[in-house]
Amino acid sequence: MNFEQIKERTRPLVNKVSPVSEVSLDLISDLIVIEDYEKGDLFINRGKKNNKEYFVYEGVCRSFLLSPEGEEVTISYFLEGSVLSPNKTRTANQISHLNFQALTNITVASLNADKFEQLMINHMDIREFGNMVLQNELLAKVEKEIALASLNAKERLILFREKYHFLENLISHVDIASYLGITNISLSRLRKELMK
Amino acid sequence: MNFEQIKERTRPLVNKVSPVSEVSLDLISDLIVIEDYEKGDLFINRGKKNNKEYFVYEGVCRSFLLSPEGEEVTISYFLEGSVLSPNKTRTANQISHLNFQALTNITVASLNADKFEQLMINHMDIREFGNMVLQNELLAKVEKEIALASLNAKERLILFREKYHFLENLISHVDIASYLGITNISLSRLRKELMK
DNA sequence: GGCATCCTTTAACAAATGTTAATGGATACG
DNA sequence: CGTATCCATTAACATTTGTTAAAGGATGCC
Repeated sequence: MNFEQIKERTRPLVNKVSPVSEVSLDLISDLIVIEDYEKGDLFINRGKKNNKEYFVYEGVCRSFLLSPEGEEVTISYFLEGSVLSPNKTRTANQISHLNFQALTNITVASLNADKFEQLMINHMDIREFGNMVLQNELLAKVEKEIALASLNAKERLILFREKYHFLENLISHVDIASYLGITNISLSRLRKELMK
Repeated sequence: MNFEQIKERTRPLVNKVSPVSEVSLDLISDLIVIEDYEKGDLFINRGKKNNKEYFVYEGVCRSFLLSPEGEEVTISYFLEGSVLSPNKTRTANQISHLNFQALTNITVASLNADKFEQLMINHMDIREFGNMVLQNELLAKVEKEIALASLNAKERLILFREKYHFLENLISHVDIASYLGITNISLSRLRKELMK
């Protein structure tokens, strides 16, 4: 992918969050390195160094962690055309505290996080973009928190379907169940019940 | 409270998160305005304008939201000596999307968020401090998310006690229950069971 | 002191969710 | 074609959590 192609893929993705100037788009695109992963690949590992930002060009991925019991808990899904959680929010001292896994074959744009931070410092529109990513991230978390704390499993599944409709036929129900905070058996029961 | 008093109260609070230089501490303290609230007061209202950062000097507060069913869901607790969620993470266009309530009489330091952002841009140590606040905020959220998604209510209560031991005898069990994602009746049952 | 109010506990029952194990269906691979 | 594997579903039963209602306890106020 050449510079122009990268730029044209990045433009809608960035502008959807918060529009930036042509100059800023150039500066961002300059930092981009394309990475491809296959379905199932872990491309960010908990405990390992990571100092990149990511845009999802194609495919779907998830972040997850192990519970105290050693089970995978899906934290978030990231769809095509979205921005991964800002580096600062998923690392401490450049060490990742989350795992990220490709759920389909996936193409991402990666950017050096330190260089991107410098862009944020020096350019108000890029800073605004970064802050909006952050805000959206937090909003999604609060939304999920409320769902987990105040809705029953059936209501959470309905909400999930509104938001991630197509994921249900694309990825493992074990993952979805862990995202919803239930067992995959319960998920199966609820799916049956909601089909009526 | 005079400037020196403010500064000496702020120093340990800031340094606990990420140390800053004496100059930076002066710059931060310069922005501080003291605010006092009484137990039960809402000092940040969802839907209303807020462009401040806050440090909790004395007392305890919580953030909460209404669930779709209209019930209050406690999102987080903030203890004495801690920093409230960064303004950017709890507002959109300067409009708050969370409520914050004093759970005891409380004294907070408030800072203009725009001026504080300028300090973050111009001073690396203050930026580092701000980023650490953000990181801690996110870590706490991920931790709670995992608890809600993978532990049962009893385990969540045990975890809550490890983290907020003294709160249980200080604030309403209705609030705590909503934080744990259960009813206050269940909370009462679990308390009894754990006393054995 | 006595009453009102608010919060917590308890009880009885209903509903939701978990656990274990078995079954069924799809897909890949020899 | 047959088999192994993986995933989703179903069933039966246990456990957890919710709901409704009543009772108990603390606190403040008249």
